[in-house]
Formats: sequence, structure tokens, C-alpha cells
Amino acid sequence: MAAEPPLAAIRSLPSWLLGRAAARGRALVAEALAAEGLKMWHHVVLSAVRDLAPVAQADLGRGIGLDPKDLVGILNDLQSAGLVVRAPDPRDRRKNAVSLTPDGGRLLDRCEKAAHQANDTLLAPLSADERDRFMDLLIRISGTEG
Amino acid sequence: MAAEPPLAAIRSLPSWLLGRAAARGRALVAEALAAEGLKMWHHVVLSAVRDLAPVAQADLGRGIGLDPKDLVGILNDLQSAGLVVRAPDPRDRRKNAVSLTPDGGRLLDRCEKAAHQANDTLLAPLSADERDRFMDLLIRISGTEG
DNA sequence: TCATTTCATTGGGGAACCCAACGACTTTTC
DNA sequence: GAAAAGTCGTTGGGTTCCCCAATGAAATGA
Repeated sequence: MAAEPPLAAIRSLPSWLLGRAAARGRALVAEALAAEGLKMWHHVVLSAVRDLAPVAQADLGRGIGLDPKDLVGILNDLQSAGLVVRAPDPRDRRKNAVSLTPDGGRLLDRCEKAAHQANDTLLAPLSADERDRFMDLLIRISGTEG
Repeated sequence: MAAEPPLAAIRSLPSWLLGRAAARGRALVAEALAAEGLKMWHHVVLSAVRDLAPVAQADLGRGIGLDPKDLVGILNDLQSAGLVVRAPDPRDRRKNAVSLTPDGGRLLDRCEKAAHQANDTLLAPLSADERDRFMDLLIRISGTEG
């Protein structure tokens, strides 16, 4: 029963540390993407569209865990900027087939570079070996592999 | 250059996984604390007050990284519920000396139990050894040790 | 004395997250 | 082939977290 330093009760909670680390990561990535004029979700959607195109909005949202409501706004932004196109799906007229434009592909490349740099900064305190280990643990905790 | 599975570009970003894991942790803790009628920040402030009392609001906010503006609202809630008291500091009349009431202490105990259970659920996929390792890495990434 | 700083408080706001309901359209089922 | 049930994109609402600017009161240092 050693005397705990002040604030240890909160600071030693995994959920607390996770929140702080995530906030730091978010801030670093947001700062990096701001140079391209994009938010985090713009980048995420852009990347998912490249991987899945042509894809319906509902499938897109499910793939990245984004609410359909919020996806509408993101796609409006991306389409206005000419990074993405929505085309009616002839096989199912309820659907929009979302695809990447050449401009969107180029911007995505730059975003990925920026995001990777931000993540390098985030993980700077860790060795390469520790980063691998960290990612492995993170994947198992995040519930992403379902 | 093995073909990456779809969505790997985003899902393999540490900042992305960190965000998902933190969201899961937040949800688990929020659910646990809801049984006591408290939000995450109520619990955090309550815990910090116990460790630091009597403490000025500004010091409290700095200790847990909470904006002074938001701290006002949290303390209003806690004081209305009789969990915390604000007393003018005779040595510096600008300050409010915040302290815990007996009720606040009892509720905090219950909150800590609930929060620990939620964190056990969060870390359930990890062995005890891996949890220690994960926490160590997390501390170094979160920028909390400054 | 007076300039600077810190205090608690009020104001506003951006961004991530989630839920309910709608018209248009599809598929299923009788 | 018509009604039922489900899905699509969209619009509406809402909560939580995180940060900045400005105020009046009070302390501090020159």
C-alpha cells in the first residue's frame, strides 16, 4: 500500500490514458490534414472510396463506422471540391455509386503522406519494435477485427 | 507488395485505431458511470478533488487537463448534488477551495469500482502481462508524463 | 501607484458521435 | 400484381468532448 501520487487514480485508468493518447493523435493528424484543407473524416472517406469504388453510400458508411447522416455532409464537401463523384446506380436506383476523381486520388496521396508523418510523430517515443507490439495490442482492444 | 485488403490504409493507422479503442473505452466507462448518474468528467473531477482538496478550481483544471469554462459547469452539478463544496479561500479571495463531502467520497468509491470493471472489460482481450506492457506504451505516447 | 498576472465565470464555437423519421425505391410474399 | 417489409439517401434533431476570448475581482511586483 505505497502512498499513491496525486491524481494516480484517474491517470492510471486505461480508458483515461487511451483518451489522452487518442486526443493527441487526433490533434496531430488534424493539423497535418489542415494543410490540404481536409478534416479527418474527409481523408477517411476518400481512402475508403478508393478501396471500394464504385460503392454505395450505405456500404461506405458501414465500412468505416460513420453515420449515414454525417456521410452525406462529407460527400457533399468532397463532391463540391471535385474529389469524388456520385453517379446513380442503374441496377438499383436507390443507390449512389461513389467513385474517386483523378484530383481526389492525387489529394488522397498527399493526405496519406501527411497522416503517416503525423503518426510517426505520435509514435516517436517508441522504438520500431515497440510500435509493432503496440499496434498488435491496439487492434485487439479496438474491436476492429470483428 | 502484397495486395492490401480493402480499407487497410485507414485501419492500420495508429491514430485511427487509437481513436476506435478510445471510443470503445469511453462508451464502456460512460455506461458504467450512468448507473450512478454521473458523466466521465464528473468522476474525473471528483477523483481529482479527493486527491488535491482543498484545491482552487484553476489548479484542478490544470491537473486533469480540463478547460476552466467546462469545470465551472461540472462543479455546479457536483455541488448541487451535494458531492462537493466550494469555500472562499481566506488567503486568496479570488480562489475557491474545492473539497469533497462525505456523500461525494462514498459516490466516488462506487464510481471507481464501476470504472475499474469497465476497464477490465476493455482490456479483456489482453493477458495481465500484456496489460502492463500496453499501459507502459500508452503512458509514453499520451504525453501525460510531462 | 500602476502594470501585470491570476482567479472564477460567462460567452461562443468546432468536431466527433449517435438516433429518429422521411420519400424514393427495391425485394419479398401472398 | 399488389401489399408488406426492407433499404437507400437525405434531413432533422441531439450529446459529448475540446478549445479560445473576454470580463470583473483580487493578488502581486515594480
